Amino acid sequence: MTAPAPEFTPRQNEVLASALRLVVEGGEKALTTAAVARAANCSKESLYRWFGDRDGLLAAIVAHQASKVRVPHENDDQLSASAFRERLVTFAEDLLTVLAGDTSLALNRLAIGQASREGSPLGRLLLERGRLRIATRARVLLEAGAAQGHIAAVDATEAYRTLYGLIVRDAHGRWLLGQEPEGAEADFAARANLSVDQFLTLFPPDAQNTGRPAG
Amino acid sequence: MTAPAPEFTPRQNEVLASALRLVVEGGEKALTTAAVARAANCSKESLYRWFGDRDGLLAAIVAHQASKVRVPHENDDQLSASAFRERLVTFAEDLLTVLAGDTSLALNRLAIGQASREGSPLGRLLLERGRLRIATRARVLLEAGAAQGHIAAVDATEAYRTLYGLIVRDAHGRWLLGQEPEGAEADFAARANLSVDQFLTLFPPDAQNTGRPAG
DNA sequence: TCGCCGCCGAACCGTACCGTACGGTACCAC
DNA sequence: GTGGTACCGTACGGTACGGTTCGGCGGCGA
Repeated sequence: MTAPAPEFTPRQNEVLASALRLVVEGGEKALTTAAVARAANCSKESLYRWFGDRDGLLAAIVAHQASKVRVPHENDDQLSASAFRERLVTFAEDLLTVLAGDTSLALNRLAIGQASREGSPLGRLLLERGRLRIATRARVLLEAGAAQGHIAAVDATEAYRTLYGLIVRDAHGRWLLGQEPEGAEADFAARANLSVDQFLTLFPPDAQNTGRPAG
Repeated sequence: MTAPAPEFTPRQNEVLASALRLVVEGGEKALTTAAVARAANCSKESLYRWFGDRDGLLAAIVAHQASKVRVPHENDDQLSASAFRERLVTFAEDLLTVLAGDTSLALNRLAIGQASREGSPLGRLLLERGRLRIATRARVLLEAGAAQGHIAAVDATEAYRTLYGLIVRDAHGRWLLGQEPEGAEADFAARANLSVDQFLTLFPPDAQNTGRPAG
């Protein structure tokens, strides 16, 4: 692999952080080049020299935030069944916390709002640098669990998507539309526990199938 | 209830259909008042007289489309287990078909892109007139199934959300970001069958719990 | 000390779009 | 015929924003 990817200078990262704050607070409409320059105490000239374009600035914001996504590169071998389950619960809770966060919601709204354009580079960026990383983290965990006989996952991707559905359900969609997490839905720990229980019910260690009852 | 809700005159519905086509094809950016007037062969003056405002036009588009959502008001009593299961599969396939459709994606993108504003009236509109209706349709079905002992659903809303998660998983989010359904994911019938199987596994008729294994 | 470079702040330009105003037309009531 | 209403098409004002240009300033090497 290459060096730890400077990608942007410290000053540029500073500007991108300011821009991110703007878009988190006011949505895309608030992200004018003049506003970014004012908030970051820099000139529009520098913005255009560094990022080339408004779209380039948007892409840089997404890339900047994605670069902060760190996968806890932990050792998944030699896990007991209970430790494996605990890892799944932690993943579930982390996932809900991230998806409900202001930053994630703002960037997803930004990319989705622009996804009508052909190509939709922002959406692709978010998929590849955000969701894909999270999915990969979960998949290696699931594959390790399957290798050690804790679950019967024939296809890690399929299993991951089921896990995701049980954890998130329709909550992300509602949050994206402006609904706030309320009541029991805000208890991410409880939700994480329940969804992992359901997942382990669907993929029991001894079964050969993928949750489909025999018959 | 009131009369079948004229809500808009035929001419206005015609204009709204044109506007909907515009937003489906080109996203929100393509939906300028001038473009709507040109596409619908009407004057901007009429647009503003009828809908008051550009935001009013957006809301009218959503309301117009939502009014076309028809819940098949069918009789859910006296269903055999297999007929109940068939109803669930039909619901699942309908849900996937709707969510993957151009119109649904365009309107969801529109509302999500505007959801940063406080209040987010479009998001609320979509939640109340779109998702809530679909959820209600599923809930009455699930309650009927529970009453007849086909599933063990203590809370219809909880059960519905689990069903939704098993059906949709992370597909809707990926579609919203511009990814196309491809491969096995495009086979909605197969997906519907699998997810209903999983749902029935989690909510078996004889069990008393909500999918959590005893212990 | 001098010139070069990167950057800031501000002014500027062209354009796109919202909202309104106005002239012209078809239709209806009387 | 006459007035009224609803509508179309277009032109216009005002504004906001993306992108460019310019003057000035501090730092830095020679």
